[in-house]
Amino acid sequence: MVTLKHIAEELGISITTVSKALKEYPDVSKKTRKLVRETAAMLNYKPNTFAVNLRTKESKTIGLIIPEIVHHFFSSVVKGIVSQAEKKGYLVITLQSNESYELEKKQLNLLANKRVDGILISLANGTADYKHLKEIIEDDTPLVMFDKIAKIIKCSKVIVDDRKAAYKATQHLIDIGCKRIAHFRGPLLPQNSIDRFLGYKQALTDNNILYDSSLVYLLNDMSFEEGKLYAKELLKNHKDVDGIFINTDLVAIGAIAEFNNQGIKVPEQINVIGFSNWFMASVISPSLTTINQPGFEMGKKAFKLLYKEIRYKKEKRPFNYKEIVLETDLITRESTKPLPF
Amino acid sequence: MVTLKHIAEELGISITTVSKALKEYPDVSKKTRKLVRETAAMLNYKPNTFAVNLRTKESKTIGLIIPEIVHHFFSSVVKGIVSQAEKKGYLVITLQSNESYELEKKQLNLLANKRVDGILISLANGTADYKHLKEIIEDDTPLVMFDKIAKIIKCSKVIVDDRKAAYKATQHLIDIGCKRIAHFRGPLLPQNSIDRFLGYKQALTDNNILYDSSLVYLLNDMSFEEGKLYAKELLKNHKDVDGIFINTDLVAIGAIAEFNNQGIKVPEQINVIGFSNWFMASVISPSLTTINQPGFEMGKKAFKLLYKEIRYKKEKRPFNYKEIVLETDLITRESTKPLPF
DNA sequence: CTGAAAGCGCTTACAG
DNA sequence: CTGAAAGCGCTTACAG
Repeated sequence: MVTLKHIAEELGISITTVSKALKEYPDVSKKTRKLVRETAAMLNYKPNTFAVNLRTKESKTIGLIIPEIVHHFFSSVVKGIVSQAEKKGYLVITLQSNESYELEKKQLNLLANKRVDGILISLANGTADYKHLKEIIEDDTPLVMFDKIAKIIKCSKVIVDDRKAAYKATQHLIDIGCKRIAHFRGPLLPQNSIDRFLGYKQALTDNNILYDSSLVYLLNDMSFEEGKLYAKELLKNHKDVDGIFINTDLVAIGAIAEFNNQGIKVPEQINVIGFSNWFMASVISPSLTTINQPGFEMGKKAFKLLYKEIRYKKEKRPFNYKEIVLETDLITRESTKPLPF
Repeated sequence: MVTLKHIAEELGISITTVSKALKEYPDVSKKTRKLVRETAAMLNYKPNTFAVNLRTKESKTIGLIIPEIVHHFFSSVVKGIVSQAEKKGYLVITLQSNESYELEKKQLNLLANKRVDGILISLANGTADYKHLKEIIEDDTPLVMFDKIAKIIKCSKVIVDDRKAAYKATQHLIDIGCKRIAHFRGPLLPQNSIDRFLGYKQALTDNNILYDSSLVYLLNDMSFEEGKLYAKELLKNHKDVDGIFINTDLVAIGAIAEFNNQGIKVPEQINVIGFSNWFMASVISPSLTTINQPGFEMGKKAFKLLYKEIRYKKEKRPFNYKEIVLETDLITRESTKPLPF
């Protein structure tokens, strides 16, 4: 491997001058700069990043922890992060927590040991304790949370207003005439599922619809299978339900599959609205009305915040955490339709 | 940040001994080792990876280039790679080429400059020239290709037998009684689409069905929209087609959407088989018969090959490239059904 | 405009 | 069993 030393020897000048020339320092003569540049190109010189990292104490690499890679929303976020990072010359190391608190701690540790310049994280459902996050922040490593966040942790965040979005979804069901509205919610832990539930409840209250807790089903792993399972359950106990707001598209797609199986007509007999706008939602039959969650944009914004924090801390400028709330849209498709008055 | 020096000073011993003690060298007394270990834990010592990298000339980091992150097959591969890498203490930097040759070159360069220990790559459709890959190999950086490969490049590979799999898919259509079988193929470039086309053609020939080139449609971006578009085209020109083998699930799902739109019954009027087994294929209606392509396993295997190459090269042991061909399965679903003789 | 020197924080061959 | 010293390949403050 070619080093600065090789170039210096080749030209009979010092390593110092070569280094400065390559960085276009103005205190090196134009002539020398040109000569060095050409020799470096000729020898196919590539700076040794390991040495650069050690000297500059930066690696131009950030870490990313997501609960699950094979997931349309998260892969969109990853894409947003990677594309934005690239623009600023950063590379991204991706790890997944598999929705496990223990794994999340482990991965965070790996990244801290690796000394990445900053970390982006979306929490696992299993994460209730935030000590590991606090440690990172106290270590002064820039940390930005997105989507699944811990409200009480002080750091920058990028989220959607889940409560408002869920309200919007539920209001849509009410607007088209639904009276008995069920809700499949996520587990007790991630802030998301709490907020979406609260949005659902609030919409009912604001429209003078009695909240009936027996219409709220608490799911665990939020899978396609669970969607089928709870749809079956719902049909068994609550034949009168005319609308359902489901926490996430995958589960909604499972529920619709079960409704289809049992010959229950969507939307005629039951209106279904999901959450997230997975690509899949647009191609199933009936296509799924849902709330669009801008994953790609969330990734971009999250990286931008992180980048800013990295720059500011590096330059020891005062820095304030920021919380960005992205807009969500209602995407109306075939699975909801105004009821005959 | 705590360094070896801090620990050494704390204990009044040399940096050398601390370093060796932490690595459990047997030539350090048990007592000293214990003392050092405890002090390191107490001070929350973390080895500076930048320095370690510089010394050992390894970063325990590999690079991964895929054409597209938001893609069920590739995200499964990523998951397989990341999970396997983790087991061996490696981290993964992911980049995407967006199916562009230029971008692919750039990303490969970024990774080379970063001095990752090895690189995993699935080629962009646009890649026809392999100079960038050869350079990496000549640089002695371990490189493993998977899924979309260049046959003539000498390196380890993990693939499926696309030709055989396509043959299997086409044979299935023939077995259920199809006589006029169309094919939506991918662009001319990636080896995949050539092989799948050849498998299709071979199956026809072996079953004494005349190959009709007008039944083969060459698509470009392999999107849902293109599936709809070419399905429309097919219906316009070839009403007699009773079966179609489509290069990839997403396109097949688009085609089915178009058939549904136009009231063409799948499978009664036309049998459809896809390729890849995206999760989506199982939830659409009718669900899609397809060829399962084991993404997760491919990722795991690809990393294992890369890891082995890294180890062998590091130890300067002789090393032979290996090509692993993974099995594919026919997944029969609703979109194909035996024709009434 | 150029260069000698220190130092980033490790690892390891070598001496004792 | 312990440690002084060299070196990985850069960057940069400082001197001239």
